[in-house]
Amino acid sequence: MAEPASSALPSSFAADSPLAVDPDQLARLRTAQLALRQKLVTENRDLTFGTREDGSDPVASFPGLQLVGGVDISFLGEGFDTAVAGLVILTYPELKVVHTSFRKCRFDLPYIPGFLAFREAPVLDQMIAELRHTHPTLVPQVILVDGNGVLHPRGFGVACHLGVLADIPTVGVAKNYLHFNGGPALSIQDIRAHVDAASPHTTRELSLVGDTGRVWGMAMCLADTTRPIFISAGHRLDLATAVRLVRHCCRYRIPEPIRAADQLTRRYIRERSAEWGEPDNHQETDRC
DNA sequence: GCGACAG
DNA sequence: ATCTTGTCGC
Repeated sequence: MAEPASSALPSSFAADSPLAVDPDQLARLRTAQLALRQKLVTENRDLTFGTREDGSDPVASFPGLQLVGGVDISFLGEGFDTAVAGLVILTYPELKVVHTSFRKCRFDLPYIPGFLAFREAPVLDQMIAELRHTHPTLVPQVILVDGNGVLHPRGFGVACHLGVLADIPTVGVAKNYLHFNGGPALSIQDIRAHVDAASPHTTRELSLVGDTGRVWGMAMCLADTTRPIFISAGHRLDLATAVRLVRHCCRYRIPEPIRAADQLTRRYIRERSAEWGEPDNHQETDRC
């Protein structure tokens, strides 16, 4: 069980770096993360979406899928400790927003690469719990999360983390590439070169395969951008399913559910930051 | 060795 | 993550 602390730890910032973190706390986070990951491993033996062990795919074209969720968090102020978390529910496949909710929040933990979930997932999980209570019929069947799924140093990004907490299938959608030891054998430059070289006919996507052959995720350019996004499986679904779902949700570079959540929280900050202090959460429903 | 690191 | 106008192109 004993490990050389420094090399095993994912974050090796210099002690004077603004991102330096107490090694003990880092170790605790890592332990907690691995424990949660174990839950994901066992629970994913029976995927809600994706190919099962017997080869059957329960959702060839997502029949029965009616509600897709999106989450995002926007920050305000000087530091990045105060934020507004947003949860948006869309119909599928129409992608009409039927429910929005947001919540102001403060974070105790700093952002630590590899441990984003410990900042963001708890609030989002709370919001989902609240939705379960107030609007049981609007609980989404799958949630698109702003951040990585298994494309992560320990195979457990914020999408996995939230999925396990809320017990809902999730997809990780990152706007930036997270590279780490043992990860995909591709640099961001490699990926850029690939998608830039792609003609309209060739596929503007690239499997993120590691040296071991493990497929961590998929870099893909949707809409008309040349900037890729990075898809990976979160909870209870496989990569192929995640990629297909994201395709069906994309009108622009960022899939609609996440985009809607992003706009919701930004708009709230923009319009209500003056009266910042009173309403600390809010819900709106259009149709049931 | 140095830099880089989802949000 | 956030601070930000206009601008070039389809």
